[in-house]
Amino acid sequence: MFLKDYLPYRLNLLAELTSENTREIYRRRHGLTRSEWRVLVNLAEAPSLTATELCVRVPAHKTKVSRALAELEKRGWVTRQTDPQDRRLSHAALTLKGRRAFNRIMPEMQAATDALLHPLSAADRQTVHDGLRVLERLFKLA
Amino acid sequence: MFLKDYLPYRLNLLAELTSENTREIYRRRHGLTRSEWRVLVNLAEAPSLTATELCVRVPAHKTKVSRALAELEKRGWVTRQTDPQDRRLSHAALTLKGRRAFNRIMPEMQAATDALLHPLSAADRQTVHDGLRVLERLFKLA
DNA sequence: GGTTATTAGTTGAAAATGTAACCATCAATC
DNA sequence: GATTGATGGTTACATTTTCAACTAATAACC
Repeated sequence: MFLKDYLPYRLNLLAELTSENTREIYRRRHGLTRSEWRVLVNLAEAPSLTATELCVRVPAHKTKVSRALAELEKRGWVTRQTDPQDRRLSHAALTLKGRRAFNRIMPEMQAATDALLHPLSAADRQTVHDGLRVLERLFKLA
Repeated sequence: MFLKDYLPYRLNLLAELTSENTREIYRRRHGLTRSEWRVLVNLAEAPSLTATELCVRVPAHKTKVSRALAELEKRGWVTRQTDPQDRRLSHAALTLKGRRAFNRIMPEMQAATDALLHPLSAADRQTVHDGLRVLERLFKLA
């Protein structure tokens, strides 16, 4: 067995390396934790999500999501509304302020990622995409 | 921009999901933190490594590596020797006991991963490999 | 050869995360 | 319609990680 062929290691290593140069953006420039950022991004793509739905999408343990939502709410970036049908559920959604914040941060993140991937040819990008797609199907994500 | 097409997100998600079912093994069954496990694995593949070399390979911040090494040394799985040429450097290596521990844990990890990837055809595996390889080249890892 | 800058690694305090226990609500069963 | 069990979400406490400051050793420069 060689570590360099061990899939979890390879994925973790690559995930770590790609995240490295974007982490600084949400963390230092915008004071968000990784969980908060991931929750924010997910909320930006859906009209509203419950904590449990976020757990699946982020993905993260419910305590992480709970705390991330609490912090984002405190900032006024997120509002929550308990479901009238099932009062255990709480639907979280971005406020206008949260949407603006996202619109400010996302392009910075995108630019950093674009710069990182810039050296790749279109064919290379496709190869990467195909490889990830296989795994996503395996995990029923796609 | 769609989150599902955003590379860092995709990589992180997949890394997270693949790690999920192996974490229990090193964590609960063998009482290792993720950092300790990753340091252990890397040391299993090289006769000896300095903390800085481990930082690159793991990859992790030096404080994580420092603490992981301290713990592994305390368990008697790792020994360290300061370099006589440059006495700032400390070369870490597995002890026999550490090697035995690795030989006990690794097959469990491998089995869990194999089970996970079992549904994939040979062609799918190749596709995954090719995709990751492109990124590894980008990061000068391969 | 003395001063300054770098580099390897450690440590303490603060922040984030994981674990388990918890509360509130709903569903199922009797 | 009371009891039991399951589910959504939060909280308290322990562990881990991060950040910044630090020591010790080497390198660079005058």
